[in-house]
Amino acid sequence: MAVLTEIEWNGIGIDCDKLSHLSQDFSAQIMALEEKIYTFAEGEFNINSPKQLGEVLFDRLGLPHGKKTKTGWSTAVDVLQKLADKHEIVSLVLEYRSLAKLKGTYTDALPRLVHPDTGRIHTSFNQAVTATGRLSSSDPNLQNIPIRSVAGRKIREAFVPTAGHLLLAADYSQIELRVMAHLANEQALQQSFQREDDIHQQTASEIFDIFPALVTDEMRRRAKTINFGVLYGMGAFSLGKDLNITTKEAKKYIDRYFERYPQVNQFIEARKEEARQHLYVKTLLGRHCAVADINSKNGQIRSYAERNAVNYPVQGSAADIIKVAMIAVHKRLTAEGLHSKMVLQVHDELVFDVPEAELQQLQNLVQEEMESAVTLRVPINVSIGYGKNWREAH
DNA sequence: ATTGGTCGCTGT
DNA sequence: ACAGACAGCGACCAAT
Repeated sequence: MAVLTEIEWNGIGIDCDKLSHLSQDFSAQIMALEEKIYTFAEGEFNINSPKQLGEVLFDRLGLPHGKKTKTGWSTAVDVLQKLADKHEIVSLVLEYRSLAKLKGTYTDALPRLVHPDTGRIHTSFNQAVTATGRLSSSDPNLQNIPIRSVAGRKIREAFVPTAGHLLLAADYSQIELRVMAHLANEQALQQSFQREDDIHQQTASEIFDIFPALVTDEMRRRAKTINFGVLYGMGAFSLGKDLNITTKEAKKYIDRYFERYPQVNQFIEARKEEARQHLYVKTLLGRHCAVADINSKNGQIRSYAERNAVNYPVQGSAADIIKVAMIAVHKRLTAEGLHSKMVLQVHDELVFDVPEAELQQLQNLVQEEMESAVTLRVPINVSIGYGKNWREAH
C-alpha cells in the first residue's frame, strides 16, 4: 500500500482526456469490426474467448488449424497471420485483438491508477523480482507501454510532463549486443561498434558474405533476428520459423554467425560450464545470477537452463550499467541543484520531467553519465530526444 | 464473490 | 514432441 508523504515520489503526468478520447475511438473501431466478424461467422460469439474463436475459425469455417495446442487449437498471432490469406475474417480478428488489447490494458486501465492527490501515475519499480537484476514495474507496468504500432503510439502521447516542462528520453543503443561484444571479447563485433557501423547490416554482411553496401533490407532483417536470437540462445528451429525459412537453412546462418564471431560461441560454452560448476553466472559487476536445473537429466529443462546461463550475464550486465547510471545521474541532479526529475526506467531507457530552462544542461549531464557509467571495450552510445509527451521524446 | 490456471500480448 | 531471455496484466473459465 503506497502512502504519499513528503518523500520524493515523482510519478509521471497522464492526460486522462486524451486517453478517454482514444478509448472512444478504439470502441467505435472495435464495434465496427465485431459486426463484420459476426457476419462472416454467421452469428455472434465472444471473440475474446480463445475457445469460442477457435470453434468458429476451425470448426465452423473449416480453416486449417495451423497447429499448436494445449487445451484446444491455438489462435495466437503467429498462427492467425499464416491464415490471413485464407479467409477475410482472420485479419479482422487480428485487428480486433490489437485494438481490444490497447483499450483494455491501457486506455481504460491507466486512468484507474491515477493518484487522487497528485493527479499523476506512480508505478512501483520492484528491485528484487527478476532473475537477472532488472527492475520490474507494476501497478501499472509502465515498461510495456506500446510503441510499435501507430495506434499503440497514440497511448504514449497521453504521458506528459508537468506544466511548463518537457519529457526527455535517453536510450542506450544496442546495449545488450555491446555488452556481449565486451564480455565475449569478440574482436570482429567490437570493431563494428568502434566504427559505429550499422550492426545488423554488418552482421548481414558477415553471414551472407557480401559487401555491407550490398546488404538488402531483407538480409538486414534476418541478421537482426539472428543477433537477438543469439542473445536468447535461439535454435535453428525457432529461427527458421521466425524467418519463414527451413530449419536447415537457419542452421547454416547460425553456423556462419559463429564462424564469423567465434568468441561469441566460446562465451556461450563458457557460461554453460560456469553454471554447471557453480550453479550461478556473474554479471559485469560481479553480481551472481542463480541458474537452476543446469545439471538436470531432463534435456528440455537442461536446455532452458543453458539458455538462461548465456542470457543472464548479458541482460544482467545491461541492468548493472543502467543502475550505475541512474545513481550517477541522480547525484548530479542534486549536486547541480537542478529541478529535473527522473521519472521512469524502461530497461535501457531513462525518462525525465525537465523544466524547459534546464533542457540543455540536463541533456548533456544525462548523456555524460549514462555513457560513462562503466568502461567497456566498446563505446556505449546514448540517444536523446525530448518533447511535450513521451511519444515526441523518442 | 474470490482464486488460480490458461491464453494471449505489450515492452525491453 | 520439443524448439526464444526477462517481465506484468487483462479476459475468460472452472473450481472453491
